[in-house]
Amino acid sequence: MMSQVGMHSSQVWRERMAELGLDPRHVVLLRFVGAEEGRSQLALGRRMRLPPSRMVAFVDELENLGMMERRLNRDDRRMRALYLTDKGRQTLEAVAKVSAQHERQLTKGLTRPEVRELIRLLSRVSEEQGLAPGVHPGVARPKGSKEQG
Amino acid sequence: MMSQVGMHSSQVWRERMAELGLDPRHVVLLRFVGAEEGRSQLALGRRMRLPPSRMVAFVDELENLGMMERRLNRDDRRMRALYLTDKGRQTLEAVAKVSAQHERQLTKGLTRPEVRELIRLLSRVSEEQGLAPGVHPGVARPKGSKEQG
DNA sequence: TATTGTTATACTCTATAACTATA
DNA sequence: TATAGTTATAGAGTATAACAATA
Repeated sequence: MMSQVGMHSSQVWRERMAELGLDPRHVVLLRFVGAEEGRSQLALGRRMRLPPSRMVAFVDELENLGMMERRLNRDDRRMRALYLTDKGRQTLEAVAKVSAQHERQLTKGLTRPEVRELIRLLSRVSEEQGLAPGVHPGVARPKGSKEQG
Repeated sequence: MMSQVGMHSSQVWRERMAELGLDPRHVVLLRFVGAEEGRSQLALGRRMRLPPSRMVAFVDELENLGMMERRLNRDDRRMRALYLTDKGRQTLEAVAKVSAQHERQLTKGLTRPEVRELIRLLSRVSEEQGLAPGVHPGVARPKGSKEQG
């Protein structure tokens, strides 16, 4: 039931993101870059547990969408530092807005105290299961990939 | 958060099933066949929203595992009626047992009343979202596929 | 002609490994 | 020699369409 509701939530969220022209992994990458602009492609890739070749493709896509840009680093000319464009920042804001709407829509059948209680219970489960807050398992990780130490 | 916990639940469950040598979709197919033995491959496929060519592969796999068998239909010799073997039935029981364990493990940080409350809240959300009880979205459906009317 | 199940094929997504350009 | 990023390539997994047997 947990996974049923969770899966539904993911699906609906994915559809909302698609309306913004984004794949879930685009959103993750946008957030990572937004959190630490100027990091190198490979550094971000390691953090997101994506191999370098995948990073190339995702960054290309977001660059084509005009949301992100590669900048050259004078000190080490091999590196591409990643930055959000204005459009990228606006998109992130839109993402936040849509995500909040999504949450309200999801819990529209519950009263405020019930929502708080639900969050409390899920937090407890999450904590008990050793899940890191804010780190969404699997969004950026396909089937066969394995955890890295 | 909902989808985070849900995704985690799915992942752990998937690992438990892998210990039984099963892919999640094998489990779904086993359940469908167990629920209505003797149906044709195509009929089951339509119900699971799988194209015929995928059904061939999945049934092959479960047949190779000795959990399912195709039987010929004298009336219409094009059809293959699907049945569980004894091993298939035993496996389904094992699946039920492991799933129950999984549920207990997942909620081990909660008291009994809290678990009941969590189920109540999730049920409410599920109902409000129009989810059919017992039908797990996406387990048998990959990325690009679309709902059929 | 239509339908059941199978096989062939082409497409997408992926990770690995070769490669380039710097260091 | 090592590293950042790119490109080439091969492997899963998939859906569509051609196909054979039967109706």
